[in-house]
Amino acid sequence: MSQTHLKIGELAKACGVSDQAVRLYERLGLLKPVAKTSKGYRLYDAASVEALRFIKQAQRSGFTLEEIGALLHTDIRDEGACAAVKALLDRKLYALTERLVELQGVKDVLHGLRQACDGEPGPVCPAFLRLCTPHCAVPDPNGARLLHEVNHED
Amino acid sequence: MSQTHLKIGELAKACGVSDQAVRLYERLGLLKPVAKTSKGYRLYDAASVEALRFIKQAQRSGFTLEEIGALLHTDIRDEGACAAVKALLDRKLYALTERLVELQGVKDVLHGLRQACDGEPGPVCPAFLRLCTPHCAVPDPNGARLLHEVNHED
DNA sequence: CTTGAGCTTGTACCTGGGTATAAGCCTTAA
DNA sequence: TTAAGGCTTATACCCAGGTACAAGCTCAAG
Repeated sequence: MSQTHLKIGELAKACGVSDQAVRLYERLGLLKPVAKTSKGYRLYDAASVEALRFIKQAQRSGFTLEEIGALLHTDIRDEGACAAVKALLDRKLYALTERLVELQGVKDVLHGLRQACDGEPGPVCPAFLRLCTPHCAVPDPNGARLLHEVNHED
Repeated sequence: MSQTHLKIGELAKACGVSDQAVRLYERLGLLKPVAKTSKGYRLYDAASVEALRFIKQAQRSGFTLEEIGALLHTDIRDEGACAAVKALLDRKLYALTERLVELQGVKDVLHGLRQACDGEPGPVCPAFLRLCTPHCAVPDPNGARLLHEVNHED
């Protein structure tokens, strides 16, 4: 009985998530413990670690938990379901490609701004701040639930 | 008195956002109307359109509204604030670069999966589904507030 | 055997970024 | 002039994806 079994805390730590998150994923149907002890402790194995890492990776990649669940739930011998997975992959690939293009564009823009920022030590800093100047509002302590700590230098 | 002024609905429509979102941005200090009518109607101009589009673009690029607010609030003639902006840009550039690399990796992985999906019309579909098989949980109608409609084919 | 860390379930709350609704005033076209 | 639609404020709610806390059970080290 080699100790391949992990308890929830060990699994969580191994994957850099909280134990509560792991239980959440289970409730959402994403990751089931491989067993439970007689006292109800969840037990996981090395494949669970892989699976959880996959979940986090997929999540970072723009899949929602619901989509990940759909992927994980696909009945492998169901042609139609398999087709649905393919369709999902295609959609995600497309979205990912678009996003890559957009982010690359933004990166270029930011890079340009950053350069401009360095280039001119005059009174007016980056070009794009011209955009803001007539538009930025006061921090409005009234309804501003957010932005509370942004410029706390009064 | 050329009609350069827009009312909130016109601005919103021009930028593909809701009027409520525009008011939200105002409360958060991101976008102030250039004027108000005697009856309290918000008025905007062409630069507001640019600004709002900038906000949306920055948002899509991974800036939070809070960060956008910080950018917009920077006092242009304050050296320190300007430095803060530079730092923010640097951080975002870095994050963006990392994210680009990660997404590209994911894209490659998905692409591979998609190929595998097509390649083998056997009983076992994409390789990565092996990950799931021992782990995917039942849809657990108990606590599952999400995933409610995922596989409604019982 | 006790004590503290770790596990259980359950419920409540949080954050970001909104949307929905209400109650009422304004504007405009018919 | 009146009715529709747009605007105002204010408050409530929604969603995803968690976190926090409570009350109680369990395990392991000293």
